Amino acid sequence: MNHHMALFPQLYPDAFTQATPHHQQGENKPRRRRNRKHTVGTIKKRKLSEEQVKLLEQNFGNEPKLESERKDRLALELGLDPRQVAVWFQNKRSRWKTKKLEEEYSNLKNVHETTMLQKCHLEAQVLKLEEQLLEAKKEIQRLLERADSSSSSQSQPILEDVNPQFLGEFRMEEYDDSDVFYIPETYYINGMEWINLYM
DNA sequence: CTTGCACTCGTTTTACATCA
DNA sequence: GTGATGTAAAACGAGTGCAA
Repeated sequence: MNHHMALFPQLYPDAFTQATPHHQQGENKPRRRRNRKHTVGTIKKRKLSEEQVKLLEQNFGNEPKLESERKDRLALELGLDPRQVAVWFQNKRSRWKTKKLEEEYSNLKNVHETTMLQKCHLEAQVLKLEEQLLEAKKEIQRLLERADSSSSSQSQPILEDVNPQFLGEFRMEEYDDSDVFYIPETYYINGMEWINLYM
């Protein structure tokens, strides 16, 4: 086995398969040093075959961790160096994890965007309600003063006098005169406790 | 010693742009 | 429109060092 073969066993599947027993016999494998700027002249292929990848994917789907027994069996079945199988699994786990993280990030981002949108809507609503509340308070004040000054001889408040803003989005025609100010016993809005004082 | 992982590298493949 | 060519980005297999 020449230098290239030792360095890139996957490129020489046949040669490597033949060589495999050596490894299994425990021939000491020096850590392969990276051959960074080595231009690998004639080498054309490096990829695992579709079939190999398919089987690897299948196995990965079953169980992403690889016990050495399974590694050896797979390697034998695929005609690869067990180390290649291990590396494939390692890369697969790593890249799968990255993919999952990206997906998770994207989901969280969407959730965040939706939430922020909701927050904006709610804040706008709060502003609107606060404004309505202010108007309501003013109106009540006005009515109280009026009732006071007319020496309470006229007991009925005159609805036409009510500032329409006070009624806000509530439509007059949906109520008959008698229950315009009706609020059920259980009705409760945070911060609206004051209204009971006037009911 | 072995294994998994993070980080990294070098090569190949893919996607896209530009030009004749 | 089409094929050739260039090229940046993505995919891939693998090396290295560290920790458990």
